[in-house]
Amino acid sequence: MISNKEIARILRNVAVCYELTEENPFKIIAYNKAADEIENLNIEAYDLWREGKLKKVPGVGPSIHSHLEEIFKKGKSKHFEEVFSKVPASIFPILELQGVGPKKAYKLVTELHLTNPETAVDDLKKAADEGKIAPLKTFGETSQKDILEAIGFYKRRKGSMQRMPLPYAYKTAQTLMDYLKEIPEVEKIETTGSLRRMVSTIGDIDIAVATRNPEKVVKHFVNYSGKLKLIEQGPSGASIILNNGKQVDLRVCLPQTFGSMLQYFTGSKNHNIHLREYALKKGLSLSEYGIKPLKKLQSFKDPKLQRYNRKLGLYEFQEEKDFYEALGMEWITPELREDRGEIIASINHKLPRLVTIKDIKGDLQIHSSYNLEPSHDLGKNSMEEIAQRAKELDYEYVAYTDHNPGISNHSESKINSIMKRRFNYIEQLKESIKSVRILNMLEVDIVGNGTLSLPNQSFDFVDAVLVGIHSSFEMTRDEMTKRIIKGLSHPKAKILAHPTSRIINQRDPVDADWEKIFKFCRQQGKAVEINAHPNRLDLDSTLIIEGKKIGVKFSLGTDSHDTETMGFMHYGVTFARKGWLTRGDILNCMDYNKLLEWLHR
DNA sequence: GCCGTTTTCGGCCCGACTGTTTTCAGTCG
Repeated sequence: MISNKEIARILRNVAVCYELTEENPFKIIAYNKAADEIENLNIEAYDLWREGKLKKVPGVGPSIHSHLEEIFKKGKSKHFEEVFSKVPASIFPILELQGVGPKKAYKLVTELHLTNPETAVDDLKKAADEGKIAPLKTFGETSQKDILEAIGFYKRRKGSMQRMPLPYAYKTAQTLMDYLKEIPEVEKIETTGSLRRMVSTIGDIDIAVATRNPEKVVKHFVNYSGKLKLIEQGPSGASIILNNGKQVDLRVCLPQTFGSMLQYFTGSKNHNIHLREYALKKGLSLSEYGIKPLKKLQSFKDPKLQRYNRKLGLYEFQEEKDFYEALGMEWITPELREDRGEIIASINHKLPRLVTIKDIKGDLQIHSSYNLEPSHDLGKNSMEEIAQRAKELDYEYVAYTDHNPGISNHSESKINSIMKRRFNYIEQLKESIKSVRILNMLEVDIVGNGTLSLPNQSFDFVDAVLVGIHSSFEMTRDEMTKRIIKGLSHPKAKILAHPTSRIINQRDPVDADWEKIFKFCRQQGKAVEINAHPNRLDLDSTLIIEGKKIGVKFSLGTDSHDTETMGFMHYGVTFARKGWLTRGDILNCMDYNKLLEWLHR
């Protein structure tokens, strides 16, 4: 089956060919838009097509649909093959290079005779090393040097360069922002881009600054001691590469336009495109500088919302909230700005009241140091210390969810006795700890064939269990789906822990039919976890949205192995918010009695 | 090539920076 990413790549390549063959420019935009839409789908385009729903994807009209249909049926499209045949195949690898687009790639490939797509990048490097790029028309010494650098960057990226996990990006940004704030000219400062939207992994760090002295702020920024390399610098911003290889983009503006600047650079790209399309219908043109009426002066409902800049002919916004309100919309929290229906919801004033960290009444995945000779790692802190920390976090309750005792090195009766001992210990603890309510739970492996690695009798010694996959990640979708559903079928299995079992930058999510699993969970009263650990962040927001549509309950857990990481709950909340969840969708927003009732159902 | 609660035809998001140029094309976000 062809992946969405692969389809998007093909559509973008078609757009590149059209650009080189000077097709209608809007046709090129159309192909790129269709590629964006398909790449951002949270369901396989192939599956949509089989269900006859592919036509409903925005940007996929009759023409693109028919070509894709041909690809799904025959593996290729005659029309696309023809289009590709008009352009040398070597341009596509070259296009991967920073700063090289279709026009430059075409020129390089034809003039330097780079005929082999497999070796095109290496051949290009050789040509650059020999000084053959600089003499080409519209190129020069600088371009040649830039291309060599881009090739170096491309090779490193192919190797180990990865997107940053959210907390790493957050910390890097904080350090840099502290540095920027050293000069008094920085009046306001915020992260923008994917970091402000709290996407699970971050490519570049984006920062916006409000200042009356842009020049000084930009200068201060490019003098940062952690800078490896300057990419570009201008009056309204600059970009640098840090010593750790990560790119940072800075944008500066006057305080009176900070609101529109923040809005613009927070994105996402698709959010902004659709916001602009909506504004345009109202005769308004949006930019990072404000809102410009296209024809005669439009008067906004509340004149206090903005100031009019006569010289530029636009309304300026100090606050982002006012920018959205001037368009007749509610302010949209950055987590939702992924173009998943938030614009319409905002126009209709129907944005959900999203869950916040204050709504969380307990943590539903924590590993203690209580030694039940588990199959996986123990936690570092005792049950008492965990309870103490839960109290500090102002929780009403906390769940101990240690891994089940190992089944390979223990007999069933031995496991039962370990579990009984643990049960008694926790019962005692409940007597001595009154500040926090305690849930006696366990995280149990779903082994390859779908059975749980805990003897049936041992289930008597817990309130409920989380079940999860910790081995045999490579299975077909059907097998994996059956395995997960079978694992969840035990009456005491109430929560599916870290559902896709992905580990960011290390392990891909498992392949399963989530629609089927979510439907099972809704019918059988099971919850799916949003694992707040920053290396997992699992489920991802796209799947949370799917689950919510089906009506599944969610459970937030930090998967902590020490009391320190219990503080990561806010990442879980962030993901719940990105998934449009409200209090009512989440188990740990219930009070203790309600939750216990739910678990014992 | 796509799209529509002002349109089934006539529009399509907006601006910054760089290098190679003498006013702009290409690329990026």
